[in-house]
Amino acid sequence: MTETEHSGFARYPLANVALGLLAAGPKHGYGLYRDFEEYFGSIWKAGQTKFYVALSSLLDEGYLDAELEPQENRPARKVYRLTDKGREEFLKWLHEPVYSMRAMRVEFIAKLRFFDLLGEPGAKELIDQEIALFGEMLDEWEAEKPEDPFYNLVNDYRIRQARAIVDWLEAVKQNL
Amino acid sequence: MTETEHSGFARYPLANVALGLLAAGPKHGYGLYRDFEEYFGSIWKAGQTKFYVALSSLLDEGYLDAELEPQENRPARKVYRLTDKGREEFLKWLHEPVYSMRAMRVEFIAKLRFFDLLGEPGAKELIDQEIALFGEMLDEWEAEKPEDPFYNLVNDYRIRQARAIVDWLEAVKQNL
DNA sequence: GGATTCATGTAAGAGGTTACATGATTAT
DNA sequence: ATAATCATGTAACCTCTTACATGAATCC
Repeated sequence: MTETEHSGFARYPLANVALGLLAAGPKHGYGLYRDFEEYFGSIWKAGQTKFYVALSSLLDEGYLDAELEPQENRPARKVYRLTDKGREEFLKWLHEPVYSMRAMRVEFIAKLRFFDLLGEPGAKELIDQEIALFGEMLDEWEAEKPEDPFYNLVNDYRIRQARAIVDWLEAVKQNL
Repeated sequence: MTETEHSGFARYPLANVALGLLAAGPKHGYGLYRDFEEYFGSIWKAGQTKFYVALSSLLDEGYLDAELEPQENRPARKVYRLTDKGREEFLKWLHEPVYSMRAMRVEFIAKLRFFDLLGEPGAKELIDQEIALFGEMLDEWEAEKPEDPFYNLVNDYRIRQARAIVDWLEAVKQNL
């Protein structure tokens, strides 16, 4: 999924979500978009067209295959199905921690949603990994004592954000 | 500065920084880029080319004007100067609060940097506005009691982030 | 009769990024 | 010698977004 470094979301926002929705079973584009709005609409807006574009590029790249399902009185549905490659990619993404605070807000929360939606095991493990990761970052940042007061400001900001994230992760774990 | 809604940074990342650096006095592109690296390098990376592109589009849009300053043994320097329009735009941006948590991390911190760098008054007022804004958001979010446990997770996440921001803002105010 | 739902895309555009182009001077 | 600094851009590229295209069925 052309990962520049970590996180495919930055570049292909909807790709992994589309894969995940298809992990529950084959479905056509319109239905997937409905699912997307239902399950992710509260944290994520995307136009219908965007969704179709994402699906068709996933098809081109071999993450999906598709079959036309004719209907009476309506345009044929194009039913997508995960290929092995697609399922593998999705599971890899799902179980992989995110490495930035920015990615927490949407990407990590989306992962949690999928664990719940699909009944996939491993949520607790992922949370623990995430806590460990942010814990390490915190240790590093807290060890820095910058002389530059401006940099100190910046450092203090991210320390507080990271602490809030770790606290939240602990709470999520309790609530699992 | 073509603001879609709030925040020019999302669209034209470097434009306001370039304007701000010129608020201290006219300077040529290369010198501005050095300043940028010195004052913002710790929170913000951008290639040199990008900076030149930003400057030349600011020139086209009338926020700057420029004058060639010939040199011996070196290419002529193109010295940029803020126009009235440019200075106005910069000050408007500087004193305007940011409306999202995402914009805090870089854009708001950049504003603080400029208050300090330029000795411009109003930093405390801006911080107070920001505290008020995030306080309102907090009140709203805390009043929500979502039935959907997933949405509750999301809500809890942003509440914690917003609290961390307000705490940080209070600390910054003390340290002013 | 009008709005919403169902159902699919294409193709152009907007915006941002970066590889490339150029070349003298000075510091190591 | 060679690396870094000084000094400036253009033009192609890449990615993403969205305006547009199409049209029947059903709900109010």
